[in-house]
Amino acid sequence: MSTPSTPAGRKPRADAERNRSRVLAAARALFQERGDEVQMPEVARAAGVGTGTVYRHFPTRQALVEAAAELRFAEILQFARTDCLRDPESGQGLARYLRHVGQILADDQGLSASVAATVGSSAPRGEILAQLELAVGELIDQGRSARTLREDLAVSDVYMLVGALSAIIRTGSGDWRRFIDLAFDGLRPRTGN
Amino acid sequence: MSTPSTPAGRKPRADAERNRSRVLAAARALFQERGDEVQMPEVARAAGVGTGTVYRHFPTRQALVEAAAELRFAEILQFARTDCLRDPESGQGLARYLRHVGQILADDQGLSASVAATVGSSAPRGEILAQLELAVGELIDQGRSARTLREDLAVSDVYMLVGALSAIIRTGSGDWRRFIDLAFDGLRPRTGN
DNA sequence: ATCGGAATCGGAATCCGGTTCCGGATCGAT
DNA sequence: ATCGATCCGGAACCGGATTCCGATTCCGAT
Repeated sequence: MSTPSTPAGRKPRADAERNRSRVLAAARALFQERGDEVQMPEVARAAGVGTGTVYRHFPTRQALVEAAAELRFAEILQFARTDCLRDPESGQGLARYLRHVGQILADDQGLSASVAATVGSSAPRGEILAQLELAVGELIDQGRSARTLREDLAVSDVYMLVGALSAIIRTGSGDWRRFIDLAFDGLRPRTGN
Repeated sequence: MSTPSTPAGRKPRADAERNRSRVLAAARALFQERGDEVQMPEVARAAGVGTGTVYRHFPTRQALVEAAAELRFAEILQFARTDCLRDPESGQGLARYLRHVGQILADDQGLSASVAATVGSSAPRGEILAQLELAVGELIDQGRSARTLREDLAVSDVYMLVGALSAIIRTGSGDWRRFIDLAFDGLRPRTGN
């Protein structure tokens, strides 16, 4: 999947592996810094390889962007587990999660684009995404138990919100923290319905 | 602004005017049908003109997309006035508005892209956008008076929501009506805090 | 340690789609 | 009907992603 050119079950050559991670590291840094405007030859140069090598490992620009994004998803998963799933009593796990994701998106110019793509597309989700989905499910359950989240909240709802969040952050304008607050409290007056 | 190539205060030639609207009509139809994948030569062909002519009237692809979108904004403004601002008592105007906008976005593949751009960018807003902003402001006031909307809701909040809505619809997946419902009710349980 | 060939590499060439250019056709005031 | 200002069409240009292929490098077998 991630290394689509490896013919079959053959172990990749050592230098190929090395180049792959160099490219990925360079891409990650550049995308974070300048987002979507980064060009393929530029990534190649930064990684110290030719453009052909970049394409050997990532068949398309989009694939490279996604691979770089997956590194971030792994970080987010990590955070969800270590910082949001603790003390289920509070029922604040999902809130912490969304704020953290917002912060990550805001700090990484290139990430929001692929988040939107990932959230929407029905492409076969990778291992990390699947795990993340599980973690979010637990966050929801905790919130329900703690009576801080509505009963009918679903994982897909959170996906939707994250997609929306990334879009808002991408526009640059608007205060994404405000959006999260609105999402929790709703548009109606606080005092009952 | 919309006719940037007209030198100064000189009235455009008749055929030029005709071609302009042909191009716009073709663009509108194609963008609605197939969204962002439509190419400039294709628009030209559909309009029965050369690519040069397209560019004479719309200096850039983006400009054409926006011009096509503005037609839709006008429709939305119309709807806001005739269907949402009626009977302020109900306080349901904003809800009606958002659902209508969602429907329009869902029916027009190309629109959501420019909505995102418009909502975000601080480009000088056109006449229609300004009017729309006013109308939305009134919708908010009505909802506040009717106690169906929170006191601190701002026009910029609604902009943010519309931007989010367009992003969600663009992904194709997910149910945008659900998003609107979530936005109104919030993630917390209905019963009090 | 060396050899042979498969796997990689690098970067020039290709492809694609937006944009620009300019000779020729049209419009419309006189 | 004439003439200059405008406008038209579509070929040429350009930037950036992607493909191709001869040169190079790795690594298992000898």
